[in-house]
Amino acid sequence: MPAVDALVCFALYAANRTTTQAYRVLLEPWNLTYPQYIALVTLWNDGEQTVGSLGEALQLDSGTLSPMLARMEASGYVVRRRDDDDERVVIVSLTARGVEMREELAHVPQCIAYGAGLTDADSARELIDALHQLTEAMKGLRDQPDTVLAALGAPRRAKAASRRRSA
Amino acid sequence: MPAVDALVCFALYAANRTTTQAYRVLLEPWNLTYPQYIALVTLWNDGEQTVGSLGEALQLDSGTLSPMLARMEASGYVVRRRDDDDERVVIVSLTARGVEMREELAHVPQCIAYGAGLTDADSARELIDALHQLTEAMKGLRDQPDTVLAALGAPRRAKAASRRRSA
DNA sequence: AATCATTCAGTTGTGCACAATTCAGTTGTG
DNA sequence: CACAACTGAATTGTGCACAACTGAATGATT
Repeated sequence: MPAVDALVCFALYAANRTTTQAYRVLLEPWNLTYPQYIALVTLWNDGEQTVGSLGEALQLDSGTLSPMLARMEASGYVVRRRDDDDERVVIVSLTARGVEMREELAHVPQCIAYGAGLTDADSARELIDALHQLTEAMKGLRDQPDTVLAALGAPRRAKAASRRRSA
Repeated sequence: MPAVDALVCFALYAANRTTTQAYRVLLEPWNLTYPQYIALVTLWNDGEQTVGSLGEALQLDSGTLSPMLARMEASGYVVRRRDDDDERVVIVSLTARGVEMREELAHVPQCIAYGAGLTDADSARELIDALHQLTEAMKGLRDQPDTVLAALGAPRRAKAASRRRSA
């Protein structure tokens, strides 16, 4: 048991990768990855939408989404078309096959919940809340590192970080 | 707030990425990534070791570690040499510069803990425990998906998954 | 209307993750 | 010893993430 184990962030890092591995096994028959799966979930729930709004939902930028959506289009799950009213915007929609997948994959969240022992909603809620709290705190640190560094009397970084994009 | 937000796994995924982004800002001046940083932490704590044992500690395989260690060697933080007793084994050691980094980067965990509001050890411990529990559960699902699928009466997968490696 | 700034998606380049393969080196067995 | 089985690291190929940049389309301003 290494020392990094004591760090919350390593536990988070390890849990995230193991979870992705579990999804990989479940999604493999459909040639889907976890990021592709959550994109599908979003489309199932919210309907067709632009690359931008999908990126906002998943917190991913076009550098990640463009190639991923191209692969999903190649798999026949979604289609992309330019918006007639604004040619800059690309609208992502589910194909008939993509809609079908919703029922075919209905077992996945159940399987994860059951496998994770998250049968009772309260413990899941607690974990989700803790993760959201951590996420918000880390956003603060990411965007205002100098504030925290100053509070600790630590060496100030040389220059402001490069601009972060909306995603 | 999209529907995927309700999923523990998305919260985990988002928290992990945001945390990595926070580390990126802190580690940028040293040209370090988060995975490289935790490799350094392991070397600081446990001393020089083989690629294999490092992989065991970080749960990463040689496909990830080999190129990463090569980059860290290029940065002058570690050196790699073949073990004289067993030429298959590569031993990774810190350089003098790599050892120095321990003090230079001492502010990083403090900064993360402070920024995350994890000042009290109990709440951190709780979160870590929940993440470990989730990790173990996901390992079970990853390695024995059919058991869970059967319990749910879900469609069995066509074939056994390909063999997992030690990492 | 002509120009300039902004917005949106896509592209390029780097660095993990990870499956699958390769290959040198070691070990076990007859 | 011969040789098959195994081990450890590296390599190859795919798919995220993400910074930086490009280019087309739109909007704002004059």
